[in-house]
Amino acid sequence: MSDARDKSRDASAPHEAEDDIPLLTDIAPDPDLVAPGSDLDTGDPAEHSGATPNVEVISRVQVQNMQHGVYQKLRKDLDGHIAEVIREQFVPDIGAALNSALLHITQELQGNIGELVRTSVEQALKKQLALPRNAETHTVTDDDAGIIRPPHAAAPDASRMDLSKSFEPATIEARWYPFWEKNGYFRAGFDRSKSGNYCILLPPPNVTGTLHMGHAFQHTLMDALTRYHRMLGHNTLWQPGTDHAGIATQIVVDRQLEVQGISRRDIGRESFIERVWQWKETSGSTITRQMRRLGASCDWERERFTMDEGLSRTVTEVFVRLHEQGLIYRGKRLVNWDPVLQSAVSDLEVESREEDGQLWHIRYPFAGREGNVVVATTRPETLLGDVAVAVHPDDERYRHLIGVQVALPLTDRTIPIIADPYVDPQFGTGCVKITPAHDFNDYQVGLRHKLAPVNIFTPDARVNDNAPARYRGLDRFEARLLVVRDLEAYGLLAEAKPHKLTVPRCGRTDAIIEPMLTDQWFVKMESLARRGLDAVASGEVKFVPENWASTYNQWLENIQDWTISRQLWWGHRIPAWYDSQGNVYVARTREEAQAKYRWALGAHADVAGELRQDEDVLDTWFSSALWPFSTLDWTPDYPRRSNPALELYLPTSVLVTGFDIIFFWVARMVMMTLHFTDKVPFREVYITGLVRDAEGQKMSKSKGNILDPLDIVDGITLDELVAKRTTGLMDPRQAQTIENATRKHFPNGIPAFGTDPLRFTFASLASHGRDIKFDLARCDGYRNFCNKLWNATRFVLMNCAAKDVGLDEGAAVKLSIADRWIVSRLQRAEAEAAEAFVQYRFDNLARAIYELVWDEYCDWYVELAKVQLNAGGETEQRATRRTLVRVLEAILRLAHPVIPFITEELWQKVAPLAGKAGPSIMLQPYPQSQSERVDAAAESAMRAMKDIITACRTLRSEMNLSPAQKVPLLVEGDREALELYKPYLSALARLSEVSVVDALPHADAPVATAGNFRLMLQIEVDVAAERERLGKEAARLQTEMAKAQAKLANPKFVERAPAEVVEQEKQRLARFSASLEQLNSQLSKLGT
RNA sequence: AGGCGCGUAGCUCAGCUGGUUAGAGCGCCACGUUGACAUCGUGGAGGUCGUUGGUUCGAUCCCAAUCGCGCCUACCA
Repeated sequence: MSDARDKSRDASAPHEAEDDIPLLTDIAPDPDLVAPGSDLDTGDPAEHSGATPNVEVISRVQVQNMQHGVYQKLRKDLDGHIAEVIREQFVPDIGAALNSALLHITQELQGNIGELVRTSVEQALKKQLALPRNAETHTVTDDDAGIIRPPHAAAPDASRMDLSKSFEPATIEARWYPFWEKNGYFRAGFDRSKSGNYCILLPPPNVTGTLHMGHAFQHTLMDALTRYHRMLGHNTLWQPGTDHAGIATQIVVDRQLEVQGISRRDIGRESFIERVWQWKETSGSTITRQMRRLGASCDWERERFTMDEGLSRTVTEVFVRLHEQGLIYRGKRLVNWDPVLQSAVSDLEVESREEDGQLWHIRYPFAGREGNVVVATTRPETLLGDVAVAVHPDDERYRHLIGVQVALPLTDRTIPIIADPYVDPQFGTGCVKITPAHDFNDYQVGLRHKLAPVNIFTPDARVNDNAPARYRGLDRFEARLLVVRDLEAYGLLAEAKPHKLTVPRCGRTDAIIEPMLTDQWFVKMESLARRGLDAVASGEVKFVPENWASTYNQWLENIQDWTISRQLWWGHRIPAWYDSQGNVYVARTREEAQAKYRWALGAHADVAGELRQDEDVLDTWFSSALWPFSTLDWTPDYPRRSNPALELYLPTSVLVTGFDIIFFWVARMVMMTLHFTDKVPFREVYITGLVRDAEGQKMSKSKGNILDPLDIVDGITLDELVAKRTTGLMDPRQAQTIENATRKHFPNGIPAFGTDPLRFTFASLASHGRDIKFDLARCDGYRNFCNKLWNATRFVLMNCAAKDVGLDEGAAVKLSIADRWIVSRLQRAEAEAAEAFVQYRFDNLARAIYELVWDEYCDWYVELAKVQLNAGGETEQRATRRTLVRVLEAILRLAHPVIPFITEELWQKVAPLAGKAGPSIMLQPYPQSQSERVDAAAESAMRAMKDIITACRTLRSEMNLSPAQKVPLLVEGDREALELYKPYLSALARLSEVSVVDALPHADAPVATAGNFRLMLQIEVDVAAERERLGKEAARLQTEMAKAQAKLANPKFVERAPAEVVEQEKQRLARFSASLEQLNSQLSKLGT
């Protein structure tokens, strides 16, 4: 009793109490986790109260944990007290003593409960707060995002058999990735004797980019595929690399300069490019570091960058050859011009959006006589560049006017009225102004009618000197206002009304695109596209899912020539030189160009220095199109000279990417790779869905719904998340909305899930033909799954470590039906996994693994194994341990491609018990289904046993039996089988005794049917409740029977349905009617 | 204008080349804690498979129409 008094005294001094009351040791803070000098360093709870606002960082799960912890602690204490009391007060009347002691203790402890709970909460808080501040600072800024913590030097010690109580991803991840990479497990294989060669090209992310959910998703799938094939024993290469992303990167550096108040023109081309390289050096490895956090098993030693020397050489070589082949040409053409970027962009980079505008009707007076025609336009300022007015040739209203001259308003020019079928007589007035220099359709009309275009804009879209002085120098939108006002003043504006129109904007800068006549380089696409189409039509390249092939075809069938020159500074410089006359010399080097120049001039004197290189660079996608062979060490000599990488790995196996770059990248790779290597770049293209937010919105910075995959891995507090989402917004006004939405969606921030659960989540969501609404709740489920696997392993290790696990093949083992069943079940899962990989059904893969581990291995086999270990003899126990260990070991290998970290960690401990040796699970063979080990007998026996157990549980539940209460069971059915099941039944259905009978006695107790067995729990029942239950069941059976009978009574069914379906139906009916009969007899007995 | 996809439990999704009582996870309800796991277990509630027609012995599945949602391509003076 004195002990209890001590505690009550200590309650007033909680800190000292820690010595006496061991506080929830499993959630107590690890002193190492508290950053030195942080306010958490102090042990004073008063200071922690300052952390109370952060209470939100504790998740529901943690609260549950704490409650459970407190509960267990109380119980333990209580037990201790009771034992003590009994010892101290050993009196004959032990019952009364116990009662009084209990009462006393309970009262005292209750006084302490508040304190206990508070302290536990505080300690959990300490731990929670300490983690992100210390280990996870990288969640705060982009620069050090994804840093891998210093690797543990040596390979982990497998001799330590104990696992912590629950799955803790962070430490595992930090341990294994460096180990794998350092040991070269990711390296490409070049063993020609191997059976297969497997290669995936990483779609190169922007070199200065950061990892987003889409990457994480696709990388998970690619990594799973790579790891799978590596384990299958193929030569395997996951080829990584980054893209220089011309426009995107240049814009970023432009902005950096802007902040300093300078423009790139101020510092000049040389030093600007210098700066971009610097930026690439500082931020260039961010994304690859982040990829490592996700476990990506790329061969980093082969990492490439599109502007590497080798790849740049390939770009030049390809350009020169295409030019030699007449597939690249230069010309003045109307192109999409971004006036902000002051560069041409390709069709694909233009995004059209519907916006509100106006349609103006303008009078064009006839030259030299009365009257006018009225044209409609959405862009009145382009009037200054008009060269004609067009009408439809068959339009009765205007036919007589064809050839008549009109005075172009606001200018002193007269222009003709022409006839062209392009005009739609129904639209507007039926008259169209023709501005060939600033409209693609008008350009074509101009060509047809040999009308010289009049360019009226400067490169930054101000009115140039081709227009009347009044408008010169005005921005195009200022010019529009003035033109309209002037037209109005002259009475030439007939009408202005609101109009919806699609405005072309640049995908990168959002500037409105202006069609402009400029000199550009183009790739002639027609012949290339033909081959690209053939490759897919012939099945050499397959799309998964197939329907994307039609998207691909549609584009290639209507393809336009590709504008490849960009008026940028960052990119591959075009290998073309000009002499003073403007003649162009395309060559690999300046020297080669000079040689050509000299040759062109005839054997003249030295002309060095007279050539000027083209200022433009190539579209980023030009180098990307070469990625399949440029990264695989292509040289101009290929294929004359042997090249192992190309020979083993091209065509690559599969390209995993989103639909959004089918045109930008996929199609162009097919065309270029075919053209230069005569091989397709990849055999399959797996098009993934898009990762969207929980509401189905596309993730974007401006919407503020971005999720950083590493925040899901490491966790992030609400405040940090809000800060991350609201800094650096284009429009700061959105900050409040975003903050509110974020606080609503993630009231507790994001808990740390770990890489494996995130990967498993991605896999499970990867079904075909559907975008992914990313739901954190699923991560939760899959983290629990990892924990389940973890704990199953703990169980196995506890029971098998240092015991006889049947490693000695000579020792006798006696496999039970449960053992045979789980092995059989494993074979099926292995077959499903193989099929899933072939079909890219990662959702099925995830499901197969999930169900095997949880529903079969944990829920049933482990439970049955407990029985076998308790009740069985030596050979049974040996067999059980052997099965436990071997099946688990296979499961780990089966799951490794999806969840590499946890499986490695666990495998290290399990493998020795299974007789496997090796430094890493990565080097182990992937489990492959062996059909001879599918054991139908065991499966059906197991099914029967499961049915009986489930039926017993249902009965228990319906009879409101307390779970602790053991009851006797009578079973009717196959005696031999039942003898086998008996021990399992007793344990799993909480039966005191199982009696097998030939026929169930007539009694009031409920009877259940399970397959060919009938069961009855021998226990008093509530007659009314039982009658209701039976009544409900009978009603259900009657409807089912009615359905079955109707079916069988239908002559057409009997006639036309396959025999087995009819037979099935008959059996169903028989079953129903037997059950119903049984029920009715039960009911009638209850009634009497 | 053309093309593609989606609509199944409160939520996120499987399923069906047409045939037992349509499944899972999360959420919800009830009960349960003596060591693998409360990140758990057992049981339960919850669905006229968007709507309407058609084909069929039989339709969530095939066909047609329709409604809703999303995307892609092209054009819009």
